[in-house]
Amino acid sequence: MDLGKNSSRSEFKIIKSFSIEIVNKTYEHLKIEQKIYRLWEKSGFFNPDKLPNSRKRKPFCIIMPPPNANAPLHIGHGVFVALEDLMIRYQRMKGKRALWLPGTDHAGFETQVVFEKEMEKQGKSVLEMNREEFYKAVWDYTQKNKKIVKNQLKLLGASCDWSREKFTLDKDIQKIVYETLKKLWQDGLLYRGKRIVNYCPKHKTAFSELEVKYKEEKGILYFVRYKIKEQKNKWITVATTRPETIPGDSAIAVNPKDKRYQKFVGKVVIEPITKREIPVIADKEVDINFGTGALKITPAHDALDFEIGQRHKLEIRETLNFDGYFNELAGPFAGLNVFEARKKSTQILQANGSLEKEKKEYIHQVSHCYKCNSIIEPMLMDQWFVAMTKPILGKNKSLRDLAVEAVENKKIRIIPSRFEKVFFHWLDNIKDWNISRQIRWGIPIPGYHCQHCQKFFIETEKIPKRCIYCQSKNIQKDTDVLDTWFSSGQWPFATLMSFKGPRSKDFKTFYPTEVMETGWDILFFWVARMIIFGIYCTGKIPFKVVYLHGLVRDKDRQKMSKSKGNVIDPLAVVETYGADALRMALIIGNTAGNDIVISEDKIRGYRNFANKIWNASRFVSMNLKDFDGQKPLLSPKDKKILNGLRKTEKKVTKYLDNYQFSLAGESLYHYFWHIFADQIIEEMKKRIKADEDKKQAQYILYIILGDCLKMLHPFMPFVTEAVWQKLPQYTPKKNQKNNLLIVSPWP
RNA sequence: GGGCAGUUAGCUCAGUUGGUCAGAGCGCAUGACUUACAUUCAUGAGGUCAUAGGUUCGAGUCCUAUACUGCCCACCA
Repeated sequence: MDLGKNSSRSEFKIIKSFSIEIVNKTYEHLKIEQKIYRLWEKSGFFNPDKLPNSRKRKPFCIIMPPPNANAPLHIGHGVFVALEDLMIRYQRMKGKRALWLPGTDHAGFETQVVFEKEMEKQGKSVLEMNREEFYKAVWDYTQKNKKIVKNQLKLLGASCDWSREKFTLDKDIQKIVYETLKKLWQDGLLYRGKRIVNYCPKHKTAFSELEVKYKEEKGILYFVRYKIKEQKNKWITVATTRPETIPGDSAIAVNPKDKRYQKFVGKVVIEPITKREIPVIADKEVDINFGTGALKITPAHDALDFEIGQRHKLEIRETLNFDGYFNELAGPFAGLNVFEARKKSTQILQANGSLEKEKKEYIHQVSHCYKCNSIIEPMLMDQWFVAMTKPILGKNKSLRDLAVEAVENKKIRIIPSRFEKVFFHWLDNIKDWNISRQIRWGIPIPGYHCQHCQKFFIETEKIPKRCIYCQSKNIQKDTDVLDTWFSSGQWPFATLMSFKGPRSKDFKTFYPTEVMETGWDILFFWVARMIIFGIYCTGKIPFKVVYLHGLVRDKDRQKMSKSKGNVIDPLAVVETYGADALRMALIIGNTAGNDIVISEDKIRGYRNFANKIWNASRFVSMNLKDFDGQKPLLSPKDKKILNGLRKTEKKVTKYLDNYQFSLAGESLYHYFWHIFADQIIEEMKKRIKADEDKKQAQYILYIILGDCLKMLHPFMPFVTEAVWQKLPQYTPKKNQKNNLLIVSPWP
């Protein structure tokens, strides 16, 4: 089938019905943008298969970072649209088979939180819904938002291939995610284990390390005496910020080299709240110089303590329940929450003479839930973990090593390069990844627990009837879901692999993709995981370049947030100033890795620029009516003028190839406005009026405007295409296909 | 505790291999309804490129130190 021919027929019709007149003195984006978008959509050129000579083109692919399908887009999304669409349009014009693959993310935990808030607002209770009802309700909610997001992306001018749109919960995507889970399981990299995890008592789920934010807080350091058994007036003093966990203590640990305490090692002390007898042990992890040098060990409620506890086979006392209240094991604290128990503990300790002193104004780091700011409780839980540093079965490399190698060997380049250091540092200290979430929205973990032999196993293809170890029928399905990043981490290959039919070649054609353009704030959450999974699952890197953009700030450099009331709604901007103005404002002054400052003034400035393009084009259009399109003999002076254009073209192209988008945009802006409009047009105006070398003047205007429209198109696609369509000199004869600026060749 | 970034005109920021790099937008001042554009045009004011040293024929641009600002990472109880 000749796709090009088909599309050219439909174009012709559209152009005839394209009714915007270039006689208007002002560029009216509202009347034009949506029509232009429809024109592009009907051309089919967003789909790389339908580009002219598609087969001969070299592939160029960007996978869109899927926006969360739980809310409309915010200004940060505008940044990625502006940058990615710029790259895609540029490469398309350079003759590449450009694919920008769109999609949305179910965003597990994030969406569940947003949805619950929304329900609360409507006075509905999510607790009344059972698991299925809840899932269905959130599903509908995301479907609704997906539509909104899609429409917004179109309003921003995103030239992505909607026929390849994906959602992280699509059946075919989930299937691939499960295959990865199975592979990890078979390679011995997925395990279920009881570990200390970061637990948010409010959201009632565990998190990975990344969802925890440490904040400096003032607290009290309590110095508590543990009496040595059967020795009068002898004790070890321990410094702790959490006296409420004393009933969970299993030992007191000291450093084996600590001369002060060597004599006590092996002795027994009395824990001062419930008066249990616990041993004094020696462990090298204890810091001699901190506090008193003696550490109380609470294996169930502290990560280091758990480790030490494991080493010394200490009793694990889980005194705190998952609802945030203490249980009977906590003795007098049973039924209290953490703060009540802390208060009570100081009273008891004071009363029985165990509280030596308090250091108030003690500043320490406290972990908080990144979402609700609740204090994270380290809790013991059975969770699924991905082993990041364990060698992959049959190889001498770990998942971590795969990512380190790819960046070290320059197979993947991170822009700006300083983030490579950050990347390595994170990987050097990486921990096993907890991928279980105790929430209802997300991809269920196909994990099973045998009630008979107490073992866990993964079964992705079918629902198992028996335990794979002991054949017992008494097995229970896991109720946890996967961390969202587990699925989005597979996005580049999962999307491309998921297609059937003629598109089953997509993976082969477009993978590895070219660029991953996203915010630096999700370098660990997402980019690192995509690199790891990409290489682990396919043997190839997922993308060659990582371009990290900054966060959008307001003109006072404040982060935008709804609570501060300084958010800019990108679609409101599009409505007022046009998508082109917003996009240009987001590109100019925006350099990799640095935050972006945007203000209404700036956007207005580029709206004016769009108008400038419109009017300069009007002028050229008016003065080219009798232009025959032939190249006349040019004077040296005229050649010099065109030479200036060539120089600008070279410069802009170089900047774009080097990912210096801001400089490219600025150069174009300056050339178009202050060289072309202010100087060249003014001079040619005089010549045309005086009929002095008029043909040459017309030719110069024709060439420069044409090339400028092309170069400006990836930055400001709507106004440039609108003008292009209105100038018959640029839109070739009916029998030629490529009369859209979107596919005209880059100068 | 470790690490990173920033400090350039009133404001917000560009300036990647050291030599038209002292810039842009907005703002400001003055003038202009010049038939492409008042969402415009012309002209102009302004910065010892944080500070102190150093390398160099030559440094916002490289090195060292200092100061302030912001950010990231970390199991110091």
